[in-house]
Amino acid sequence: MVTIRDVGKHAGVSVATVSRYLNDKGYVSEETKNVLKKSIQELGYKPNQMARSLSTKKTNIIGLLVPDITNPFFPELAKAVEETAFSNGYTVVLCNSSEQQEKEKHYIQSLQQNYAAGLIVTTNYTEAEYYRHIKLPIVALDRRLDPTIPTVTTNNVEGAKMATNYLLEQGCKHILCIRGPQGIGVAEDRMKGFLEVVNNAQDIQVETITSPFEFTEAEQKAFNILSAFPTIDGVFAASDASAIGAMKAAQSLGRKIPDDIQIVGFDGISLGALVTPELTTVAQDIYHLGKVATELLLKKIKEEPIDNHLIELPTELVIRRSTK
Amino acid sequence: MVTIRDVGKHAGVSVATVSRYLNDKGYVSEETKNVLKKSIQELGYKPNQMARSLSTKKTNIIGLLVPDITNPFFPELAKAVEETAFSNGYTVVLCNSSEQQEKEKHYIQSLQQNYAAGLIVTTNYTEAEYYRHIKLPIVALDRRLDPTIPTVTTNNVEGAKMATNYLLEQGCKHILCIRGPQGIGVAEDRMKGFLEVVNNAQDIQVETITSPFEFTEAEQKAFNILSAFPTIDGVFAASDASAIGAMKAAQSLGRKIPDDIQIVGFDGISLGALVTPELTTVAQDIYHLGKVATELLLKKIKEEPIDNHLIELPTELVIRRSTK
DNA sequence: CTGAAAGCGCTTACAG
DNA sequence: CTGAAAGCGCTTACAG
Repeated sequence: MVTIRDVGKHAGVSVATVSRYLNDKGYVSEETKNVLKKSIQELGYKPNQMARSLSTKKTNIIGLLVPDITNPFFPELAKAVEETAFSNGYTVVLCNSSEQQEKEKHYIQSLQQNYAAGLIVTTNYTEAEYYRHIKLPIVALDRRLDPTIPTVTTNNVEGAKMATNYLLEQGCKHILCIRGPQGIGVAEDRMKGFLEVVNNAQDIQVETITSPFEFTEAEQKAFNILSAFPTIDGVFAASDASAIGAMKAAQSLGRKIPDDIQIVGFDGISLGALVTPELTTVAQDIYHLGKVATELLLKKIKEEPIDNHLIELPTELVIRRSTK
Repeated sequence: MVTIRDVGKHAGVSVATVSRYLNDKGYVSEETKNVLKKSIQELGYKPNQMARSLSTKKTNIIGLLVPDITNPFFPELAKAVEETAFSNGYTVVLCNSSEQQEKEKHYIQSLQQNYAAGLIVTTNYTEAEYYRHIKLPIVALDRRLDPTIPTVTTNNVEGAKMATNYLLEQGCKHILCIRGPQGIGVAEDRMKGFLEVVNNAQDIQVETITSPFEFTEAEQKAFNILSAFPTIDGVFAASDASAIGAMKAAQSLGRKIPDDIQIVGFDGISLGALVTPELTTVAQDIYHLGKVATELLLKKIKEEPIDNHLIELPTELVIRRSTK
């Protein structure tokens, strides 16, 4: 391995000068700059990150903390984070908490210890309080951890309103809302948007069930409630996964979609286009979400000023076959 | 930050002794072991990986090189790799090549340079020759790179035979095979298994199309060929993605599944259970694949003997609603 | 504008 | 069984 010392020798200068040149810090005369440039090229020198990190206490590693990479929302996000990080010279460590708080904390500790540059968090297991004391640049993605932590999220209230309004426009009179888990910000917001519209409408009957952002439980619960209420003619699900669960439930009860019952989901995962009928949904631009979050984190890392601590990205209503 | 020096001072020994104790290398008397244990606990000492790596030229980082984390096969794999690595004290860096050879090489170089412990490869962009010269422990997952590189893969030939036999047992006479890309090992193997069965059968008519392991192109091509051959009554697709494409094509042509046409896919991604009708498929145990690969890599890293350079995991035929 | 030297926190022959 | 010292490859005051 060729070191900074070799470069210095080759160029006839000290390692200090090479280092200054490499980091563009302090003065280096144009002349020696040119010499160094050549030496570095000829020798094929690459700085040793390890050594650099040991003295600066900084790495180019970004942690991406997700609850479950297997949940279709996260791979898309991971891709965006990875691509943005990569093109800025950063490396991303995949921290899959597997929904365990223990593991999440372990990762956070380890990242701090190993001088990670920053952290993108998409989990809920740990209290905001905990995060406030982390001495790493953090941005929260799709979760509100703490007002002091920059957050990028989708405008969930607006999205839910769009979806609900659309259902009403299509003539739904008896709507089932499959809301997400209590206490989770995005779930609350989507519920809020739904209620806002529905409470201002006339002659609308509403049922509500709670389900995690996942398929199985939603299917089962939807099956029960659809059996109990044959007049339900519309479903607003707070996630595509639960929307698809509801879809299967409706189908197994012999209800035609969208003729007997119309369904709209939330998320815009690609799966929605693959089911039959294709799912109408409030699409978030997941990739963009990840990209913006990473860019925000890079700003924090570089200690650039952040003008906006809460970025809410707009949603789009993608109309497909599960509505009329 | 508390260092090895602090521990030494606290325990009244030199840093060398502390280091020996930490690494369980060289002699340390039982007595001082006990003292050190206490000191370390009291001080809450954690070794600095950076410093350690700088002198050993080894880290606990494993690179996971995938073409596209967004493709449903890989998140499942990533989860397995992450969990196995984590419980063995290793960290995984997500190397998403975004299907670019450039990026792939960049990652490989960077991993070598930063003393990564090892690498799990699931890509095809680069020639085997290239990999042979990498001085990192490598294992290939679901791809055959080079006979010198340990490989773990699914027994694709057997899986394809099972699927094809099943189609024949169900009475299919005119079968469409949607094969995967030329030159890709798993695609060739699945094709081979299919042909083996079909060539030994009587009175079977066969059509073949080629499609990437992906949805859109398969749907389109399937649509064309199903239009041209109304007698096709069975489809063997070399991936679930293309099977689902074929499913949509068949449905939009008004063919009833499984009454008019039976479909079996390959992979066992969870999506298969969400489409309607649910997809019959040859399931690979993706999680297990990732786990075994990681364990194999850890063996290589620790320079333990490897008894088996090609591990082929069995498949399972999961019969659902897309076949009779 | 440049260099000598100390320091980052560890590991590892070597000597005792 | 233990310690002093050199070394891993960088950065960074400090002095010149």
